[in-house]
Amino acid sequence: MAVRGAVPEVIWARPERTGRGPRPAYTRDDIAAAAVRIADAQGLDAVSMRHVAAELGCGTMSLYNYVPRKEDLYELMVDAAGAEHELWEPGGDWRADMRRVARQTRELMRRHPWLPRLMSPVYGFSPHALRYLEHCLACLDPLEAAYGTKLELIAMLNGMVTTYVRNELDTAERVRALPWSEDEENAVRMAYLGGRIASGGYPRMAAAFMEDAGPIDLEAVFERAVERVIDAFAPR
Amino acid sequence: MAVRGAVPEVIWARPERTGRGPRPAYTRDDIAAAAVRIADAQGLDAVSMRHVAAELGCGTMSLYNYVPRKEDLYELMVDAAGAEHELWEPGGDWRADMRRVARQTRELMRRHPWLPRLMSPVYGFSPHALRYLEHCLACLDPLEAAYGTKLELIAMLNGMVTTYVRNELDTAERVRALPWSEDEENAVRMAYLGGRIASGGYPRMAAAFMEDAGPIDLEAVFERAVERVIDAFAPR
DNA sequence: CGTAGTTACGTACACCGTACGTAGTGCGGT
DNA sequence: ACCGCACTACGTACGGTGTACGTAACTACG
Repeated sequence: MAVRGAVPEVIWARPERTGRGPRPAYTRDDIAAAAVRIADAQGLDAVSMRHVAAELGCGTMSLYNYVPRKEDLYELMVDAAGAEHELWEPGGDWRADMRRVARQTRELMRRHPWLPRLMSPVYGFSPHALRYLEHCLACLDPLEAAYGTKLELIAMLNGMVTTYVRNELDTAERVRALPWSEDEENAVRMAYLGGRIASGGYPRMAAAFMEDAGPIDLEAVFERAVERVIDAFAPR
Repeated sequence: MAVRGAVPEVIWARPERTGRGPRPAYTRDDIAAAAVRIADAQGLDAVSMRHVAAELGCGTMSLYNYVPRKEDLYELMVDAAGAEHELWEPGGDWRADMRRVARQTRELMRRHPWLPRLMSPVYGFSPHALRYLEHCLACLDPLEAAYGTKLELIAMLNGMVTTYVRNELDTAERVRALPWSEDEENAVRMAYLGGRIASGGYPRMAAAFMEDAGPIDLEAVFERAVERVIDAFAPR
């Protein structure tokens, strides 16, 4: 489609091909895949129109035939990642199914560390996001609750998983832009934090750090959090 | 401090004044306040080194005497916002205190809509963030649990509030960069969503939208979520 | 009192998103 | 069959970004 002017539009409502004119050299999936490849390898900030175009092997401005704004490129990326969600036949135990949903989402985000940063309710209605949402609702069929409650459960679980993975990956992703290593960054921050705690102004934090001397078990923390969210919605 | 080369460093460990040389024209707080003013008025994307410098009334590069990287400017902003957290004497009812914490954080983020986007565990150890964390732990003194559990509670509540407010504000903040209005954006997305649902491919989503015809009560949803998180950590 | 370390800041570079103009291509309507 | 138009492709250009670097003025310490 042409529509060169600035017009409110959802990328999913725009047809990929209109029949008139030369056939496009790439599909939307090609473009999303190229952007995802770059983001996976070099981080989200490396996803520029120029880079994606170069990865595809076309001129920068040709991209704008497929994607009216960079924002829409992000939307394609999120949907492409959502396509990796594996859906299964719900087994009747909604708690088990939700656990599986949470774990799978976490794995997806660890595979694509840029995903948490792009998560937005605005992108929540892309084709694959809709499939995913419908699947979650199907998993929740055995739960006796209003759809409103079920949607709140899904939102809370998804939000928790996103926040969790983001925190887990944040330093690693952030440090890409920095001229020093993640270890150096952590070391210098820990040294500062140690100094603050030693100042005596934060007795409870000091006690907390005394208590948990060893490295924290991320898996266990995640599993506990999932269980807590699920419990919060279980009847009784 | 000079340190022109790229050296790992925490902004809070760097002294504001070293004695030698002309006295700086601004304090760190001046700079943070200027950046916050711009972000509040024009959105986070308007916070550029040039804009902030202009707001202060100095040359762009002078800012780099106070803040080695833009990243650190963000850190100052988050800390400045954290300074607005009002701390109180914990009243002995940790559930009530945590409710108050959650509501206050939400209000803070609605006052500074850019805050959710900047929330990061990396910024979690700024001076005011430390005060806030210690205060939360103090509120949790009556709760009989390990400090590890208390920290998990605080993280989950904070994360939930952040996610919630972000979702609430996302379209509004995003639409600043778009050449059309928030209403147009919403209208066009709702039209698309309506079409998808009408397609019959998502029966449960269709049922969900049938159920909740009216506009959702954001306050009630938030309060329910807070209560659920608190309940998830309450003994028994 | 000299000098080293600081502040101030203009210039310059590489990169970004994207508006716009132009050329070529192939389907739809006549 | 063919004309015209809607489309694809893409180079150029503009206004913006973060920040490396060079230079000049200033002040506290040895």
